[in-house]
Amino acid sequence: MLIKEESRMLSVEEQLKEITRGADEVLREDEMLAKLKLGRPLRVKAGFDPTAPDLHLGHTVLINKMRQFQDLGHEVLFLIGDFTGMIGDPTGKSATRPPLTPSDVAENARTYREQIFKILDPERTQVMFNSSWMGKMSASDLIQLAARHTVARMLERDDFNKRYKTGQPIAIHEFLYPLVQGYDSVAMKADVELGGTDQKFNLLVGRQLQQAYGQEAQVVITMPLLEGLDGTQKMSKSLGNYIGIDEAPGEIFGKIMSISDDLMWRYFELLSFRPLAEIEGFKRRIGEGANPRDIKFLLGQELVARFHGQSAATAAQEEFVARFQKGATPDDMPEYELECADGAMALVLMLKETGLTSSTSEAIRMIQQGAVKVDGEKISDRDMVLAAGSVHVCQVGKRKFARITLKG
RNA sequence: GGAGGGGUACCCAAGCGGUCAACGGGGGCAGACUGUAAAUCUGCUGGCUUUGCCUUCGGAGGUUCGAAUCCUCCCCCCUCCA
Repeated sequence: MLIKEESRMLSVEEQLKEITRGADEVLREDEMLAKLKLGRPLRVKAGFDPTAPDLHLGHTVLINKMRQFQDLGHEVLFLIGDFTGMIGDPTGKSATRPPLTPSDVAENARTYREQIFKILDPERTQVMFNSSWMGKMSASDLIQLAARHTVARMLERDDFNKRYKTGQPIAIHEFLYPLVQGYDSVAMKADVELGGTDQKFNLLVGRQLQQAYGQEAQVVITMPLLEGLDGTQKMSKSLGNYIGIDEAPGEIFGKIMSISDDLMWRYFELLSFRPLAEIEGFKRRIGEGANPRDIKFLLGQELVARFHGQSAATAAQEEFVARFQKGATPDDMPEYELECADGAMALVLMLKETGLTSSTSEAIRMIQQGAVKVDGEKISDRDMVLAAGSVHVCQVGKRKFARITLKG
């Protein structure tokens, strides 16, 4: 997905090749080619949930593809699904979301802009909200929309199908989600829609509805879902297995280092802008005995640099090496001042008060496990008391530090 | 409207009058080791003024020396029939 200046000079066949690269499916390729041949900027739609303004690397798989379209001269329509957000994409789990207020949505949209423009070109991006047309729709409009689709087609969707067959409930409103998402494509006159592979059904509904409303069907491009840090489940905020693009350089770098050596290749494939041939070269080098850690360093560097710049990336790696290979304490750590009741304070209380542990019980467990250090000394005495008027560096585990001033 | 099944700690899931702060698995955390916050192994995984005490098993009452376990009412979820 290397972005080159001369991209705009590519032939349509070459453009198609770029577009196809990394994608799970392009439905249909011949239509994509035909649209490219029109020679006008295409309207490329991608929808996002309004509730999660913290974009993570999983989202960037898609955003990178959007950026690629921009580099090919097309226009990106960044859709914030503030209306569909009220429905919630059917997941089989009945998790009803709390409705968002208009000011919540506005705030989330602002955060989106801040984050996506680290990758996207603002000049070629339109941010849209589907409430702006769905909110005006009357009940009879909605019924007309629903009349464009059939239950049988709806049940083609895998999770509906499974639930229907196994007698699991399907709420009526769950059928509305694909319809509304599909109608968005009609309202936006989308030429292309991008989404994760999990969105395939919804994206295809868009094609059907566009045709029903007399438009040419959009081309659907699905991108693979990125696995989260655990390597099995997809990266998601709610699972906590994600790397946010707004996270601090050290966090991003560290999280990359924490993925398994196997998962690293998946991340290279979907997140790196390096040519595939170069990545194959890395694999060969490891086969010849190179340390996977060093290859992982390269991945961490590239991603930190993308969101924070190269100097931050270099610093993050230096910090990582110092901390975990050489056991150094970090330069900056949270600082706390605690008031002692009678001239001294129990260590377990200090750990709890500063959030280093979530409770005194946990603090005791950590001490028993040898995870607690004060001023670099491992502590084994759970009843340890520190005198007022002193400053201590406390550490729990390898990653949590605090500088604590005891006032008396 | 009728019949039945179920709600247990972050998640799944045992327990069905005391030996239950509650088996087991997942996840998480920690330690060891190491080539990395990979892998592997081990331990921990309610709270507190921590060798003891307090609060938990959908909610509220009750029976009992004693309940997550029995009874009553209520709330919620699911299945089938209408």
